[in-house]
Amino acid sequence: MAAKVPRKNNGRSRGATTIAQVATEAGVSPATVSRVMNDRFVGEDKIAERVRETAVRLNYAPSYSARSLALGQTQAVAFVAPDLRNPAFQAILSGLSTTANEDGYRVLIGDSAESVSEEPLLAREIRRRCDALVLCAPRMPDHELVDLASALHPMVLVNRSAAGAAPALTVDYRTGIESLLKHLYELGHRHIAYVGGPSHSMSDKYRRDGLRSFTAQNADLVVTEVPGGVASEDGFNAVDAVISTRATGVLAFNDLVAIGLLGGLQERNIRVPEEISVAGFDDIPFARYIAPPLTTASVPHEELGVQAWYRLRSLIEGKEPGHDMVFQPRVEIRTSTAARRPD
Amino acid sequence: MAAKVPRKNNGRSRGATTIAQVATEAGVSPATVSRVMNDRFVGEDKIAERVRETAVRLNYAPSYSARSLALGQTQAVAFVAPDLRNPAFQAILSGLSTTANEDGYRVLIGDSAESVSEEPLLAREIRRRCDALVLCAPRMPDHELVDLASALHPMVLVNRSAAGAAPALTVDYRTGIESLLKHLYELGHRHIAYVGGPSHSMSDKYRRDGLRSFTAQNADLVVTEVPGGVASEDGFNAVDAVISTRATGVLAFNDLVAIGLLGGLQERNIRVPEEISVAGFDDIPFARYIAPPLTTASVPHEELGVQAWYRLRSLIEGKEPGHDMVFQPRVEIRTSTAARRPD
DNA sequence: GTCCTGCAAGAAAGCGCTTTCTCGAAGTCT
DNA sequence: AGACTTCGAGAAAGCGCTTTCTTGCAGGAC
Repeated sequence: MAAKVPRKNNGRSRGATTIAQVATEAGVSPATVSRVMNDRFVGEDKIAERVRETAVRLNYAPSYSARSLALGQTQAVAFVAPDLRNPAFQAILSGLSTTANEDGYRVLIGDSAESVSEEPLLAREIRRRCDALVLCAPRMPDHELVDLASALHPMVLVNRSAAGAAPALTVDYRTGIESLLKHLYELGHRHIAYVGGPSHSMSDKYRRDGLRSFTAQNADLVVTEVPGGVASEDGFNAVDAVISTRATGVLAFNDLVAIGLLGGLQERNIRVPEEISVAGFDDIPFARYIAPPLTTASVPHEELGVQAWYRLRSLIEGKEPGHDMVFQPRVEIRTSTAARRPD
Repeated sequence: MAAKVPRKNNGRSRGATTIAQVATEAGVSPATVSRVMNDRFVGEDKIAERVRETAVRLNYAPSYSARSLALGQTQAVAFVAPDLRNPAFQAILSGLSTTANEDGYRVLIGDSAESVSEEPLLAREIRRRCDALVLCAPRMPDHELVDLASALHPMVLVNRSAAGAAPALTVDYRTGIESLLKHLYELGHRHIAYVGGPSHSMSDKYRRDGLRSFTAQNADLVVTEVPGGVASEDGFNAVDAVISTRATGVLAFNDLVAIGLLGGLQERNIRVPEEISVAGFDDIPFARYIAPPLTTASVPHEELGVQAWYRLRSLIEGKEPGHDMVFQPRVEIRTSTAARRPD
């Protein structure tokens, strides 16, 4: 019978230097190494120096897994959105990521690929891998959102609120689109088409509310809704429907859709803005560089991401997250909209 | 003196159900619970069933940190790129993320914000948090890249190769831009401007090589280089320089730059393609939807991401990563380029 | 010289899993 | 019927950290 020798390294060999090796090599205990590495060491400078030197020499870096387990936190947060390919979400992600990085946090991404049913599962799964979550879920039913909010704390909602169940950073789509509509109205347009977003999405609902509200106050204005979507392709495909409404102005769910619209209109030799005015929503980075530069409602997406991090950080630290914020879109008038031509 | 009572939960309270609680509640050992949860249980069905039921009832979900520590792997990979706001990188990320998710892996993102010096540090740090890495580092010096490759294994390189130090998925920018140049040449253009990318980036270098190669074979062709960058803004700002070259055609470093160019040209009432032809590179999703639809070289970014995951997975499993791949861009002729007008 | 205080650094427990090892019970073979 | 396998399931070690608890020792007070 073999002597009962303690099994080292669990059979596997993982290569990386461990705190124990550094401790042995430096002639101190692991506790001391840990303290030195975390600037909690209070003893002799010589020891600290020796530990540091040894750590560098052995190319030691603490294991995140072990650290996470011992500390009960991962130094990571997640960002879940329905479509990471949309520049608007990317901008939020970018703001979040950059700011979180400054505090030593990394971000995990989750793309629910527009699948409403998978979203809660994805969110729960990914949340368990990190310390907190930023969720963009424009189409999730309210009750589900509230359930999630309580289960996934700390979490902050973007573009959506959940009756106080979680801090929320929202955009006033309603007022935003109302301003855009007003802009077209003041240019003389009386018949306007709205190429909508995903049905059942809150972001689309708010826009319709805004449209309705303004229309109610202006009896001579007609707004016709046309099915659209979230991507350029959807705008492109909606062109014929838009044309057949005979509207002189179009409001798109977002810039991507507006750009698709522009492409399709151009393909049919319909000039913008001479023959028809087009406006988008979001002000994605190159909305102003396309031809014609797109009139749109500017939303500070990066800032949304930044603020999301601040709230997450407070929550992680057990503090108050700060007030919810409602961002007001700013209308950016460019040349894709113009005065209605006399018939 | 207080009785020496074992300290539970390390003083903190973390709330989540642990495997030990499930074990106690189900009247089995933690080992059994672990086996059941991982489908490695071979005993009586009744026991397995009881464990599963208990797990559900207690809302048990294993701790990723603990699992990672025990297993020595995190089920996560990282994606590091110089600018996550660029749709091309987003597409790669999207392909990577979607495919990795199917295998139960999540992705961590690292945006080096175009900072060449921070890139290796970021890559090393983020790599330690996960099992493997996808790196896009167009501007990193070769020697540094080779160093990284050996330190960060498993890792795959995108848009860049490192002398076999790591699997690489590249794009034949050289041939791609050569084809674009040929296209303009065949349209009768003899003086072409190239709005370049970041200096010292390999992706820009390859493009210049392609340009030079084609120019060398066609004595009547002149290509003038104009400083540019990676974003629409850079293209927009390069417009005056482009105009002053008196070129009749422009090749941009990428679609973003081309779009900026288009915007600037339009602002000066210079018609595209009538007065000047413009081509981009990448074929980002809405290149075809802008006006005029952009002639460009299409690069299958999503596919790059997908292939990156396949290689990463092989590497993680200790298998051969498969051959390096060189993707050939496909010229997409749209209407932003046209025959040169007789002077 | 003794006793106490203070402090530096180590021992060891604990984080929540996985997996090897071990052991007792049930089943098989002659 | 007794010896030998199988096999199911638990005990315990180990993953690599952090942190509490403990101890040994130097210095100060009396």
